[in-house]
Amino acid sequence: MGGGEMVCTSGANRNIALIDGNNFYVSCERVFNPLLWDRPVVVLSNNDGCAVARSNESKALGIKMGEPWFRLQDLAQRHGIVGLSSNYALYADMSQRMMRLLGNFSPFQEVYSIDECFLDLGVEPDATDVGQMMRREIADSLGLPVGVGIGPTKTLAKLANHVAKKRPEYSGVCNFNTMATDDLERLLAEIEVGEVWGVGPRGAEKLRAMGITSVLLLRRSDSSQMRKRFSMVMERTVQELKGVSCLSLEIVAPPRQQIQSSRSFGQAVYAQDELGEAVLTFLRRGVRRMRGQGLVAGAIHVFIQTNPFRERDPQYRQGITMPVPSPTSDELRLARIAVRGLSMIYKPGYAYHKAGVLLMELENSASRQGDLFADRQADGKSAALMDTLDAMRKRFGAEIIRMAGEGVRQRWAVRAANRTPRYTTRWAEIPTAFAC
DNA sequence: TCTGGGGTCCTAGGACCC
DNA sequence: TCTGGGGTCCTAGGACCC
Repeated sequence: MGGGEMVCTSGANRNIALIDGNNFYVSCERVFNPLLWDRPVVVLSNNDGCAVARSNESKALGIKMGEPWFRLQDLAQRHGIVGLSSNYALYADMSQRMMRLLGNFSPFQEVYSIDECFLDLGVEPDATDVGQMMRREIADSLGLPVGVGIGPTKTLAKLANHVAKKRPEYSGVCNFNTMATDDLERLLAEIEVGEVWGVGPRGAEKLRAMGITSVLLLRRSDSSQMRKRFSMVMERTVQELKGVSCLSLEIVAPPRQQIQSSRSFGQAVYAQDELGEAVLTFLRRGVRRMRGQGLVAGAIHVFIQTNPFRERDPQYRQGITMPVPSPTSDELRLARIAVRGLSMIYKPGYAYHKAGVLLMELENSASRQGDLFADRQADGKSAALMDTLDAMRKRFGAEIIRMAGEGVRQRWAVRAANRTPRYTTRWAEIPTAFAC
């Protein structure tokens, strides 16, 4: 794609829908706990660090996305805000159920994130009604509230979804395709330019400085000019706002390019041995995901860093990318390389706060070209060992067999003070009323 | 005391080559 | 005085997303 020229098509009459869970993590928690229904709730990030999902009541109290939980303590006391540790096993399972139900409305579905998907509804004249049916289906089957936005392009569908959530008069479904141009433009004039998908804080600031404050003004701007002043991405966004489709639905997920596994620590870590425990644990989790997708890694990146928020402490962050001679998904081989990488970047005397492993240069293990110099017998043994490990972990849980270097006490392990039960994925944690 | 994790794509600029 | 130019490849960092 030498010149980076865009391939766009007129989206006229196409009904692209974006369906998205309202306050998804909070809503998942509320399904299983009625005591949360009329209280302000936030779901916290790993380590109970900051708010990553907020109920409407919490938003009304002025809690911002990403706000640190420790700074919300006073507010929480005064208003009885419930702060829940995140429970990804639950959210992932609820997400799968939701996506399966929505997939029944169209064979053309792109699962875009844990709580949203695009559906191509074709030229369906009653797309708004279909949107309402989706809402009823998800509410009846799962107890989750969703919003639906419909438009001729993905960017407009996203925007319509935003309107559906913000303006109660749309009853949860906003369809730009059935609106008169005048009405649509009046609406777009009222929406801040920063709400557009693909326009981040930086872009919004620059646009405002140019006098482009509303979505309508961005839509009316000259897309090739915007390419010169900004980038290809902005040009595409403007085209999409005009109703010219530049982003197609990705029905099948493209293969992963990299897999990252990292965490901040529950408490600071100083020793190389202890950092090694963490690195090996993250590596094992990453490898497990990689093997689940039938991929092998051609390189590993290991990184460690101190806490950037503690500005008065000495800071250090370093990473290193290690090649993997003859790509593999063998946990033990990769572990040796990761530990060697760590030893090359570790410096004593720092209070480390986070570490991580990236599995890179991923390729399909089946289609991979054979390596002339690989030791086939050793490969066979390691493959057999890894298959056994996979089988045991599947049966007894991912953490049942760990590498010796991972340590036992794991002082660095995350905090999760207030995690709810994994209601839908662990027999022992299923609510008794359901286990009949 | 306490501030997330996991992705993608694009661009600029350096290295290198002829 | 005056010091090529154009192409490719790679990488780091920025920006954005949820």
